[in-house]
Amino acid sequence: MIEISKAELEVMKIIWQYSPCTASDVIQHLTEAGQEWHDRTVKTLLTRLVKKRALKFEKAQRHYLYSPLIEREAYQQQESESFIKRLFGGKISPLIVGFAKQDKLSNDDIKELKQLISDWESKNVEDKQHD
Amino acid sequence: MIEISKAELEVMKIIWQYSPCTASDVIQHLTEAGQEWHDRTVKTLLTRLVKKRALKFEKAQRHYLYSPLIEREAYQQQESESFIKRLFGGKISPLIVGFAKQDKLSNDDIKELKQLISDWESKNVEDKQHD
DNA sequence: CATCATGGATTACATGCGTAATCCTAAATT
DNA sequence: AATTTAGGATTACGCATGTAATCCATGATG
Repeated sequence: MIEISKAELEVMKIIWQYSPCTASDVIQHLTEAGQEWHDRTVKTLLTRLVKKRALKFEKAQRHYLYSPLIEREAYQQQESESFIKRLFGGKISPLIVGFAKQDKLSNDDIKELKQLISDWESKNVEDKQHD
Repeated sequence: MIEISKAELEVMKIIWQYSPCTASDVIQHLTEAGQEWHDRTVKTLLTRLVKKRALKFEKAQRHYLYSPLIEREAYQQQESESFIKRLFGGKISPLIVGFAKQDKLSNDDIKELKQLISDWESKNVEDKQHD
């Protein structure tokens, strides 16, 4: 499993959003996003991500065009699972309960949760009929 | 914000569950939990956690009795928020949707989610009456 | 009382990470 | 063609982390 550090993740996010892009594209987008790193720093992160096989690149003239080798959803899923396993023994509901307690749930979150539950339930009914 | 590493977290979990406890208690509980670290390793982690002010200790005869200075719920909450911010821009629903897509939601999870939503909604109605 | 053993304190060491600086090569410019 | 320069490659460096080993003091034991 590929481990992406916090700084590296900021780079991955840019690439997920704008790939394929050159190093200077990444630097520019990071700057716009308020992440003020030195050019060399970003280059280092790109190099490390390539070495880790999180990114690939192809040459376009003098430049490299970087693209993700790991997809955003796959990474999010992998990290979510390991996070929830580590902190909550694998159960997701304590996390959500924690959010609710701190009033961190928005109206939209609730709407999406309700939708999710009804989707899950209809799927689950089908499954039950199959056993 | 106190940063607790992965290895250190395993120690914190034991202490949250069994505190106050001595170094050898921790070692024993870790062993029972299948975490086979050398005694010295566990001791190092305890020392680092004390230095980070995640744990405190008091002397009891020759031994130290360790207890948490950070509570489990507070830590879980802090980490959840920063995780969700980092990976999902602060929105929790994409995380749950991801779980649903991978069929990682159990019947119990759904039951708890429904309960949570109805709690949230009744609270939210009250709040609305107040604006 | 002298020695052993137990447990905390200090030191170790390789690797990863954040944050760059320097080196080098090839393209662009004069 | 020689020189500047932009961008990738290599090197740097201090702190965190995983994973211990060694040192030292004090209580237990013969």
